[in-house]
Amino acid sequence: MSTHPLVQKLSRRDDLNGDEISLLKSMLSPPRRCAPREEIVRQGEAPGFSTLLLSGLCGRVTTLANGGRQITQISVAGDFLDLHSFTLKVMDHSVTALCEAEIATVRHDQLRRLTESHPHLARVLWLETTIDAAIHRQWIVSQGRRSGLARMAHLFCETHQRLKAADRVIEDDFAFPITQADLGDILGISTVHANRLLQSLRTAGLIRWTGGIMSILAWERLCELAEFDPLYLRLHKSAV
Amino acid sequence: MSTHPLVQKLSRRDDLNGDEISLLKSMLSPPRRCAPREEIVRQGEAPGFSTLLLSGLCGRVTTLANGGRQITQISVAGDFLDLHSFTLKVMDHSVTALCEAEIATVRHDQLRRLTESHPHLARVLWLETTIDAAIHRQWIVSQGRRSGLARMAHLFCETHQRLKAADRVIEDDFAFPITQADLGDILGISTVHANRLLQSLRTAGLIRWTGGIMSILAWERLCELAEFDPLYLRLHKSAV
DNA sequence: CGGTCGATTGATGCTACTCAAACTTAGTGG
DNA sequence: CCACTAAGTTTGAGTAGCATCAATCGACCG
Repeated sequence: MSTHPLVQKLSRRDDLNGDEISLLKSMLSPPRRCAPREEIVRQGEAPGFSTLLLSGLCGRVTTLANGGRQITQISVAGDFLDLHSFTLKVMDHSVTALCEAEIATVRHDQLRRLTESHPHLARVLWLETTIDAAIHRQWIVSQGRRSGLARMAHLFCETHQRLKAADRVIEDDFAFPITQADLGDILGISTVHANRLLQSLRTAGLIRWTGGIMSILAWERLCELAEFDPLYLRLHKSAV
Repeated sequence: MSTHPLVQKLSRRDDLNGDEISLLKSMLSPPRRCAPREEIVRQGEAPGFSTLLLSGLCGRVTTLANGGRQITQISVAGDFLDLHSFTLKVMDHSVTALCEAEIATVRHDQLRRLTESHPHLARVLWLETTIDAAIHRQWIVSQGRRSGLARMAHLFCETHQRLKAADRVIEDDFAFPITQADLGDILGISTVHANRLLQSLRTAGLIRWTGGIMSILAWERLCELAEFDPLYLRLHKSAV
């Protein structure tokens, strides 16, 4: 099996044949490194290509007039950062590297030809965007009806599972090198409050998080606290 | 131009030819009425068909163990309630009629054949699901970083624009026959607080809402309060 | 006319925000 | 090797927003 992040990711959910795999790979530009905080796609632009994340973490960022900042999605290795711009064209938010990251791009005209010649691949890519939407809905549930603590726990459960699907988790440890300020902007809380919730999770013995490495110490209890059900991530394989 | 809600909706964003329109229409089951609060799709099911809303309002509903209830999306006439189940299969939430509604269904095997024979229609439907995701992201921004009042105002702005695209707005008035409890579950606040925020908007002269009819009295000021930018709804036409 | 549903109002307390300061860590240049 | 700086984390104090509980009111309905 190929070790390319994109193929790795898509193959978790559906079988790709050799033709499809080589076609996907052939469309990708050479990889490029991004510095932390680099804006990879800017609000208001209509790029003409989509960007694939090869390693690191990126986030969709919306900034409000009063300075409020909300991260609406985290992308992990193998995720498209802005596949939706293929159909949506204009970006209504920007995409930023949350830590050092590596990306490659695919031109929209190539994607378009692919969707016309390979309907199965089109459905597989469509599936990726619907999973993004399912994750969005869980975040809405979290922000609307979960307690702060459960919300943070849910984020860690979700990130753990998504990184695991991307083969980036070793014994319940994974790289999570973001700031507490970013964490607050993900959860819709202040940095100070994020810090205090983190301390609760730590003293409860649920997680450890030092040097950018997150360790899940009590997976079962963390899931219970978060009311986490991985169904929405569709981690199992079934033909699309 | 056809007056079918689906065609009306899709044609706002891209041109459909006669062949595509009649194909879409031919796939739809006969319409069916739903009572308020009826569960149209249940959590955990894998329907084998998707449901189109012809009139009324429906919502995606997630219920938590502690009784907390969150509505993660509102659907209006012409929207698919669960198009994502075409690729996602299993429902991780239920879909409920928020008021009297009318629906029709499309079998997934028919959708699949359509996406293989008509790539343009596939992209148009894909676009619909990416717009859903864009709306989700705005809700995340609202719940995370907008004040309660701005959040409610933003919902009304968004709903106004979406219903307008579905030709359901007459002189800034539209049918919005939901309860304040549902409104609270949409915004992630208590019924009591929803009531109080409503009073603020009313006494500020921004809206009127009686007998299930919402009247936007000061569109400009409402948009300003909400920081509403309709870009994400992609209401303009551009080929996909 | 009682019953149910939804809207409204009041009182009380918790959650999380804001402001502000101290502290820790890593990186930089003398 | 040691200031010095900048970025990020941690702590404290006061406060605003919103939840919760509880009661009332109005409209509709059998």
